[in-house]
Amino acid sequence: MTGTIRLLLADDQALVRGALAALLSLEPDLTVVAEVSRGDEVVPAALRSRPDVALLDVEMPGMDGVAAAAALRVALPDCRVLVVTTFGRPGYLRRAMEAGANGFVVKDTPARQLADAVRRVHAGLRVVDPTLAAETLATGPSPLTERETEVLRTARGGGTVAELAATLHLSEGTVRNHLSSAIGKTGARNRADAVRLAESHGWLLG
Amino acid sequence: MTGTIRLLLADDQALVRGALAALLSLEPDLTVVAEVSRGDEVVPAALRSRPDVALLDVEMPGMDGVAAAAALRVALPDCRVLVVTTFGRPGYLRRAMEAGANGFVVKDTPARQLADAVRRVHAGLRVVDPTLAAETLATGPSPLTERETEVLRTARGGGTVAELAATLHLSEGTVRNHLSSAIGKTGARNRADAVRLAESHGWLLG
DNA sequence: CCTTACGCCTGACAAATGTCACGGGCGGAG
DNA sequence: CTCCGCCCGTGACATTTGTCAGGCGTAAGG
Repeated sequence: MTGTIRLLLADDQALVRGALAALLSLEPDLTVVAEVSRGDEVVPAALRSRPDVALLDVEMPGMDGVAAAAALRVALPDCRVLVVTTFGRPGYLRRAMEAGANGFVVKDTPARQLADAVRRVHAGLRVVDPTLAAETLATGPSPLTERETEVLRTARGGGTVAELAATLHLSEGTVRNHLSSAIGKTGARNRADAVRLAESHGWLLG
Repeated sequence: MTGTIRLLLADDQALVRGALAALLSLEPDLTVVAEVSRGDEVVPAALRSRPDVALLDVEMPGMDGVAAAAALRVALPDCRVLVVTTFGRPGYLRRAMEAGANGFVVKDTPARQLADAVRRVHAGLRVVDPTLAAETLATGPSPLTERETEVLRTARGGGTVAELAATLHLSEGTVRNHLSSAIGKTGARNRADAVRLAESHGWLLG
């Protein structure tokens, strides 16, 4: 007899977190042993509560779910990780898998399937939305340079080139070159468009 | 004896919807009688299932939750409406109340309070996050003209002025004037910044 | 070793953007 | 009726943005 599967839930929205706890607690073989609202609380809570599976949201304050997954693999190698996210962005899936996640589920999936996904992950299987997997393969990895990504990430705030240059400690010309390159690589028409596209692909994590 | 409170759930994320159903079904006096994933399915489903309270998300395909709330007030005047949303945007709260919603809850609130919010709304009370209410009063209504709002909304896509003018059937100069005016009113530095700010205030609904 | 890619910078150019002043038409409030 | 605000448009202007061609240094791989 294997006993119950112990779960850790990480999601910044308390209502969703609580609701997921209620949903999963309906299953006799699942027990929620910890809930956290921030990415940087995942590892400490896990060390305390020793979960078998951690369900991590990607968008969280403190530390994103992908980074938390990586940290968790180091701190508790036996703990499986199932990433549960709002946005089915190819880059998220790729990064999550590279970080050692065992499964990736978007919040669009029917509620009934979540418990099964947890069990599969606990059993050592990988769980991935096939549609999203295909899209990820098709999209390929981010074509953006680290610097380009950083510039684009900073440009999300909506500042001028001068401001970007100031916060990044770069020349204005350099910023514009990185932006131009990013615009070209993403196929965007604008800086704003490039930000939009890169974000929708999940290339702006970090 | 009043019997159980019949609920309709509307949220585009199936997992969240199902989880909320599980959470609320734990309460003996609450019953989920309908679930929909689109705004334009709210009224038809409500006509079929006759709920006492409808929990509506704001961001939904087909029709946003605020519009659905307004439609619901016409179709089923006795049905109470509790808006449950991810984003605590002042404009959302304002618009929801104007549309006749009886309560407004953000998904940050603790899960335990949701059932109580439902009961309060069902009892005829208004439920509003006090912090968000204060912020809404402080922010005031949208200073943007209908046209300015529309231009800004179209500008979210990240197109050029020529494209905006084409889709809006306006002169390029007019588009730029509206944008300039919107930038001034929002205190933004950019068109992109104006879009960001207006959206964060909840001024771009529709 | 040589090539390649990246980061950083310069300078210059065309295009897009943001601002301003102005005018006409329309509808509502005083 | 007259004012006012909004909508639509024009034209002109300064600024910002996007693009291109180059140059220099460094690190990684053939």
